[in-house]
Amino acid sequence: MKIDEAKAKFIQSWGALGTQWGINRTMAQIHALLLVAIEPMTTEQVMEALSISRGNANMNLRALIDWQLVERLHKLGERKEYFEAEKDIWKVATRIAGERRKRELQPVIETLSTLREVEKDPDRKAEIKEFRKVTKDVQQFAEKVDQMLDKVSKADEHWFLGTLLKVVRS
Amino acid sequence: MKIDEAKAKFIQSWGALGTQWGINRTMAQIHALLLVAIEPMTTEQVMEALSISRGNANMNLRALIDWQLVERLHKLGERKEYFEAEKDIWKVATRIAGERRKRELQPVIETLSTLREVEKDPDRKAEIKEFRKVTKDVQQFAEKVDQMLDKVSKADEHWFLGTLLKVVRS
DNA sequence: AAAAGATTTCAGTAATTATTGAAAGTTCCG
DNA sequence: CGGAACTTTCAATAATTACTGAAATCTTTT
Repeated sequence: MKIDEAKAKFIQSWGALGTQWGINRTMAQIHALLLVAIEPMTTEQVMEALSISRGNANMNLRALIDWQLVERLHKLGERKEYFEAEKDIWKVATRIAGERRKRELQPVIETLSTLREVEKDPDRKAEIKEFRKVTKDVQQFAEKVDQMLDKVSKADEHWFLGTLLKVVRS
Repeated sequence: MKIDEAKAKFIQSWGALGTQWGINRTMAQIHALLLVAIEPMTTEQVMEALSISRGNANMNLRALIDWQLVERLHKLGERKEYFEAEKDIWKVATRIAGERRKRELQPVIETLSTLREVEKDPDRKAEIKEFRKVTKDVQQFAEKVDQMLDKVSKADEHWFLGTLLKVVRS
């Protein structure tokens, strides 16, 4: 396989994975593009490489920066912005874990805790009991996952590797 | 909060979480509905409760069965099918881990391994070296996650609780 | 075998989500 | 200041994804 074909497949495949995980295709593709780029790229270059509009490139680059997966940088004496991906895959994973925890898991945990205060109703005792049991279980599970993600998002590579190995072996 | 309102919020919230994780809203809502149901429900009851069409209810119930999150059952002397959710949240989590591993991670791992065979090209040595490094890292990471998910998807609750706790503490 | 009860399929349509492109906004420099 | 270089915004549009509903199929009963 030629290098260009391989890069295209990598970008393609990363994009597909993104869509399955609630990240939009273009955002994942730009990330992949920058991951295999040998040096930082401009918005123009990203637009060109992926055949996307300026607006789209701009929005998704900003989103990647927001997720801390990409950094903005400037070359001396140039006004253009350049973009560079975090290439340490362990860092990428921890950043994603941290973001998703903050954006998705925490709101759910909050909602769950409000649901636990359901009113008593003598006519629907069994139903309420069941509801409280399910929400309690879900809440406990969500909190465990939250703690784990928190840990992961703050971990360094050494911790991460060590723990993953331990988990896999145990 | 009244029980009906609480149930509605739970279903709502579970549905929203689903969409963020690449599972369609209705599938997640049906799952939530069955989770808090006190007894198995028919397709008709699901349609009614969520105001959805027969086709939609049928397709998503089938998908849930496929994911092993819901079971089909029959009441004696009745022709209708009833549906019941797996209520053990640990089992739910392991089933989801298993499915996503099979459906999403494994194809990516396969693609990655094909990409590692990129042709040499004396004019683009640095580029190829970089590409091989990135794809190798990603592949190694994906394999670790795959092993972990495999472990999790085969684990029983006891293992799960123990290991998660260990991870959180370490 | 045919009617009744129940489930499945899928083409058409609706809803949602992503993208474009042009206009507005910034920043830098003479 | 004025304008060139670049970035950001966002209403309109396109692409994708999900849902409906009626017809087809399957299954049980008489």
